[in-house]
Amino acid sequence: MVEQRPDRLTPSHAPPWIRPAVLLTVDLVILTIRAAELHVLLVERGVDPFQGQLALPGGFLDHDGEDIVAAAHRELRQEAGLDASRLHLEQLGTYGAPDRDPRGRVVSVAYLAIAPGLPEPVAGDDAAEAVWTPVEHVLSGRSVLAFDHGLILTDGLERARAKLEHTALATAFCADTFTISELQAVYEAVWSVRLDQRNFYRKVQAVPGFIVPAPSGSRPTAGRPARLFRAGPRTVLHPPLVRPDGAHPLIELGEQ
Amino acid sequence: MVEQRPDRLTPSHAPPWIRPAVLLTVDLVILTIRAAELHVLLVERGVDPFQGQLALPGGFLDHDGEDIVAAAHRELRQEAGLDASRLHLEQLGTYGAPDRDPRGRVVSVAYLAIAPGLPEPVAGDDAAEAVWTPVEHVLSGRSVLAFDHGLILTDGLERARAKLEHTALATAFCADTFTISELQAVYEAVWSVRLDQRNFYRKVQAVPGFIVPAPSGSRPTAGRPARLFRAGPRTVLHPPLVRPDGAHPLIELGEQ
DNA sequence: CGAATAGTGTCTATAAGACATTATACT
DNA sequence: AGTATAATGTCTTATAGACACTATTCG
Repeated sequence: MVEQRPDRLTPSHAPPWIRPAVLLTVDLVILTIRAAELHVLLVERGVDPFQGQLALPGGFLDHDGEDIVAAAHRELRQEAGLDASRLHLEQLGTYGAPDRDPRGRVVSVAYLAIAPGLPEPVAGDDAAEAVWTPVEHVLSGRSVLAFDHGLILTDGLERARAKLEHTALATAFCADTFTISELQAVYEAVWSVRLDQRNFYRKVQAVPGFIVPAPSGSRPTAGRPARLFRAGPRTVLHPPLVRPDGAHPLIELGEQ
Repeated sequence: MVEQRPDRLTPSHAPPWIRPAVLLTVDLVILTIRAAELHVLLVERGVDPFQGQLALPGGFLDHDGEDIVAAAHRELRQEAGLDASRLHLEQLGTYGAPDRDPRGRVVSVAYLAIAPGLPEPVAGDDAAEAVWTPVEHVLSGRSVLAFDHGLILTDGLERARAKLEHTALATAFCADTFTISELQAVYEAVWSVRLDQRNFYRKVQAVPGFIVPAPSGSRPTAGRPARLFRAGPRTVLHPPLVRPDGAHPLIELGEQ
């Protein structure tokens, strides 16, 4: 347990009768499917700690009374050019190892966001530097993330993988209406497996309230047009869509 | 989004080039089984905000460099008289609504701890005021908790309920060695259901590495002595022990 | 008509749930 | 002997996984 003596950022200058305080940041694991592959939105850091390296989008709380989820919304808009009200957003966890930020004591609350595949990457926005990166690039070590963001991404990934089984999270990867094939592609990308089309159709439609037929017709495609669905009222899946062996973690995450 | 102007606790006195900082607390949801019923450890608050009301054990970070998990360990010892190294402890989530603490901006990182049923309640320790309370008392509204601790407890409960399905968490409620009946009692208490004894035996023993026979013999009991087991090497359960209908949440928790 | 994608049915194997009796130790 | 708890087997039903062909639209 190292007693930090940071030089600039921490408010250790506060009077002694004030309890030790920390700086709070919000970091975002934003996942989407692009070209049938799971991608995460990363930014290239422009300033000093880890300058030039890839990192999760995020930043400090704006003012003393800013709600943490509100800060996540704000960063989503500012750094990713995404509208938080149309995304799935959930808290992932808090990362507060004393030495995780070389500037001093910075505690980060991480959020997991799921975005539908967007027509074009975020560009022209404030989020000039944001780039969709295949998750596989990070997992394989081809891209190394700043701070403990590699760990945060791993945790976010496993969270998403697990929630696909028991919740309707997969629909958050899809546009407002979607086909069953598109939904299957989500499961296949996130779990990195191939699923049997017939069994998938059967199981998905056996879960009451998971997806409901969309009144409108079809969409332009080469081949037989698919029926469209939208997310149903149920967020908890009964029965669950269980991952095949091989898409499971070997140890339980989230300890300590 | 209310701009807070707290009087004493927040470090808004810090110079302007310092970013807004928050005070961090750690709160603990400590669960155990007592008399076949799920209990949570609560403390009666001795100081001003919510004085005299029940609350989760917890407290502020000790010094500027204290690790958050270390603070959870410390509070576990100080407020509950429990040895953190022998417990299951995992992060539950972070609660940071700007108005959750009337003293000002206080963000709390909540932890979920699972303790084996202890021979006697914690007493004589530093934790004079700690009292095991049936979770049902809180859920039914007979006990109302300070701050947003009711919400935190609800989240902790659902976390525990869910993890019983897919992980070996139930063994954390048991002593080092335990019988299958004791393990079943854990599931029944946490899920608030009755399970069939024969099916439970079959399913528990069908999960490789979940529980392994303890070499030692039996224990004093009225009736046929039971075989003893201890937790096996697997923390992830394949196949899972699924909750019966009725022990499931209707909506998914953990949103935002 | 060919290419491309959507949609469907059956069989088999495994798991889940309902159910009652025997076994062992203690008093 | 009686009491209290532990341990076990079978049948039925439901779910999971493997497997290949027909349907519809577009160019």
